Amino acid sequence: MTNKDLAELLYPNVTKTIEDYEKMYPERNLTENSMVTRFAPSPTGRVHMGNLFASFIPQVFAKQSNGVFILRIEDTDGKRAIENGIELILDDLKNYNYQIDENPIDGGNYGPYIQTERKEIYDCFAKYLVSIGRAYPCFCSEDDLEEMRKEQEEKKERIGYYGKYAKCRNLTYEEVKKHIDNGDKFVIRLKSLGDFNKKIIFKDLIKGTIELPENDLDQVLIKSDGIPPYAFAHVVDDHLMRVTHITRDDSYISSVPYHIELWKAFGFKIPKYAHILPLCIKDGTTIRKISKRKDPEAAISFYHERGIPTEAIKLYFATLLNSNFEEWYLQNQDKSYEDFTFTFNKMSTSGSLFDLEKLLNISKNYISKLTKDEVYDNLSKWASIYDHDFYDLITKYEDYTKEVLNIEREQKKPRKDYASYSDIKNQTFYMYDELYNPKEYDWGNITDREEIKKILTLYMEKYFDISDKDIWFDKIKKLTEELGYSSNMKEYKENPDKYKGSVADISTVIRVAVTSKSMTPDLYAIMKLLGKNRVQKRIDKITEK
RNA sequence: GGCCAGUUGGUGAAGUGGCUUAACACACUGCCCUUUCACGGCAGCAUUCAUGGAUUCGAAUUCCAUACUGGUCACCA
Repeated sequence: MTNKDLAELLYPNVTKTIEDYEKMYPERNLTENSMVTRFAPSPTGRVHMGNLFASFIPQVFAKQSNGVFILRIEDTDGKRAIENGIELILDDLKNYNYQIDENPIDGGNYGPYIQTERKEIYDCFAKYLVSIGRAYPCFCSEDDLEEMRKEQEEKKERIGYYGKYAKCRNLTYEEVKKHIDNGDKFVIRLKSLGDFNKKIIFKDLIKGTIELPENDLDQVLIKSDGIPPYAFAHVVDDHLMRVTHITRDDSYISSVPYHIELWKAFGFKIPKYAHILPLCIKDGTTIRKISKRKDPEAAISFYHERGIPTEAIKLYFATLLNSNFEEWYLQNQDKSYEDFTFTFNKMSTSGSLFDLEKLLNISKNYISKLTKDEVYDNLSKWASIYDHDFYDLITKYEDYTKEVLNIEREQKKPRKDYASYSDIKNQTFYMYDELYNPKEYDWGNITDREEIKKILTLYMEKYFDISDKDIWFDKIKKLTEELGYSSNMKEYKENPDKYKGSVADISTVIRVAVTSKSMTPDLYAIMKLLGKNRVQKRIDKITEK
């Protein structure tokens, strides 16, 4: 009996051949440098920062090379899948404007994109390996394997199903048939030709040349439930989907020799591998891979709630991805990260620490460069979900809010007050009567109540003028002089004893009376927007007390 | 335990044998600008690249050993 007969015995219903599938999924018609990449998560929940970063990479490379980016769902482990897992992942990725050319929901010509829907394809490929003598059925039970493991541990030998421990490797056709007729469960295993004492050398796009021992383990190709584990599935899928560049977590690196053996067994062209380092986080003194369960800041909802722009997060990813990006971006402020050419060899070979501080800084710069309309739109989108009261307020006063947001914006050196949209309310509350209800005033140098009243009363009676910024400040200077303060800061600093105080003190009093805060953006812009009546009311509140 | 990788300031890092008395950015500190704050400008912040040894006229960069960190050794991905 031949291997072909064995293949027929195991897979009597598989009639298609690999050639049939190759015809169904032909080579893609792309230019030579175009990359076909993919992100292949398990549907175990919402995307977190680690995933988002991991998917950013293949997406960027596909896009910048006019290639194809695929989302494939690896749900071969039924135990871990959750309901709606696929929709949630796709939603999250689309929220970041990732261009996903092929995915389970919108489809594509190289699907299905869900592994459990590809069972008949895997069967065909497994049947092929059996038919050429590179795979065989294994009827060992979990107990058998456990026993084997114990023996290996005792003898201090390598653990695994290989060499003399691969009991089912030499089963005869008759023995197999007896098991099958019996209805015994089985897995399909690779008949490995590797030698653990020999080395295999391969080139990783990020880590460079790596030398590892060959695989000699008869790994499981098809589980007893008929579904393949990751390794076999990814080879079949990436080949049929014509993936050119496999980006994946660096923890796979030690199984590359096995994967290469698989590619070679089929005789397929091996795609390029790029093993990426995970995002890390500092946990006390140790640095470890970011974890969905332990780290609240790993959840992307954390950033959404705070109102950190998705663009800022992508900019941060870009700086982590290629260390030379940051400098380039600094010199090309008007450009998008998509105009930058990312390369694999500029990627870090050690895990990068996720730094919220840095993210916030990038976000601050990003928001500062937006126009008032853009900020307003983003703010309103954010507030409509996370702050309904504020949303109602800014919607009611849309044009006014835009002007508030425009204070010292849309100029060469815009203010960088907001790192996130949730910062805005706390920093602009005094621009809204509905939010302005000061309990305390943060007075500066002048604390004498009567003096404050005197300054404010005189100001409103004689010097208030918001027709023009220069005039406005000239009047404040006049007020300053009339009260015996210095209107010239240089002079005041040279002879502070000659005066009661300076124009800075007077300005502060007005500023605090109007906003309750001693630190604000341009006071003139604030007063201009508030208008005389509201300024008068706020000042009355203090002078009348 | 076997195998693999990594180790440059508080942080992300540049750096591939002389241009490095280690770039750039974040953070921090000080000064300047300034009606406050912010912005901006300037300056400071690793004499040293985990440790020890070797090669070399010359090493963060090459080699060897040690230490530490991470990964991996499933019918999980």
